[in-house]
Amino acid sequence: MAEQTPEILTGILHKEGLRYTAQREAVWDEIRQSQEHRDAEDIYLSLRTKGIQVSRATVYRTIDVLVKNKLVRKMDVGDGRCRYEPRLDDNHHDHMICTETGDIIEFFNEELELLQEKIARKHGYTVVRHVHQLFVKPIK
Amino acid sequence: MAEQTPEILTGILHKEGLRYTAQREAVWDEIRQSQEHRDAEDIYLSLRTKGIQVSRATVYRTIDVLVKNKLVRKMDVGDGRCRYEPRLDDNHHDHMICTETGDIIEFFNEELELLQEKIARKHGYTVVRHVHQLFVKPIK
DNA sequence: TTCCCCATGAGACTCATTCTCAATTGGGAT
DNA sequence: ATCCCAATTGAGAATGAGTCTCATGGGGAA
Repeated sequence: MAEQTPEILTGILHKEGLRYTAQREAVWDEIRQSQEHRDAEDIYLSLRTKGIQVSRATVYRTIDVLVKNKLVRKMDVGDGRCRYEPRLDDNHHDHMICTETGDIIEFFNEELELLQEKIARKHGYTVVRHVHQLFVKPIK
Repeated sequence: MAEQTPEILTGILHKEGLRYTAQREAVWDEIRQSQEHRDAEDIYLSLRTKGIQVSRATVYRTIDVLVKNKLVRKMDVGDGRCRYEPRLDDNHHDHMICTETGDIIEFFNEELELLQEKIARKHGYTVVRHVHQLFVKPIK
């Protein structure tokens, strides 16, 4: 329960020329305080359950701002709903999804990152971003 | 224009206990004869333009069968429409998507494949399948 | 405080994909 | 070759995540 990121949101909203509102704060708090990979509806319902007045539209709009400013990471698992996770310390990683339990495991491998760039360069490109998901199952 | 895969579809339909129909043949032919990465609507419209009677529902249903039997590869680029490509010679590869032109370049790297498996094993898993897309831009 | 906009919410809308169900058809049995 | 019936099809309705609209509400600069 690290109590960091005091005015991170305020700073970003200011930089973007956006206003600070209770809804934006609530959405960011909701995503920030859970380390899970949650979808928008999940976040919306959780806020409503807590009695916080916010609309689906605002949840989506706020998430866009947070993703754009790298406070939140968006991931498309391919099942029709995008998941979001906080990026407090901005530690890049990819995901491994267990096909049996649905568990999502994060991983990072420097060699992999370098290899991707090497491959892109071989074709005359440089990597802007990447999507890398391993659908796995437990050994044995 | 290799004229291979004569009765591939027939065999698969038989194995799956499904009937051979003109629509299923037409959908497979349409995907097979184009090496592009096309979406379902594209395939549907192309068939209709050629005067072939088929419905969207059948296109989607047939694609499911083809994907399940590895005659077709499904890829979700994250823009809301899935793309499909034939897998005639089953040469596995991943994709590089140019963020400026939308071009899709295929690539394969043995080292990368091995590295993924190595990473999964480190966590007690084995890779079932993976999604790997590099969003790139031209150098210079 | 006032005032000007930006932000919000409710619900309509979009759009790919799936579902429904009546009509059609493949293909094994006869 | 014909029958027969479950599988298949098509048209359009339904779904569902995400976006848009626009009237109302509320930051925050002066």
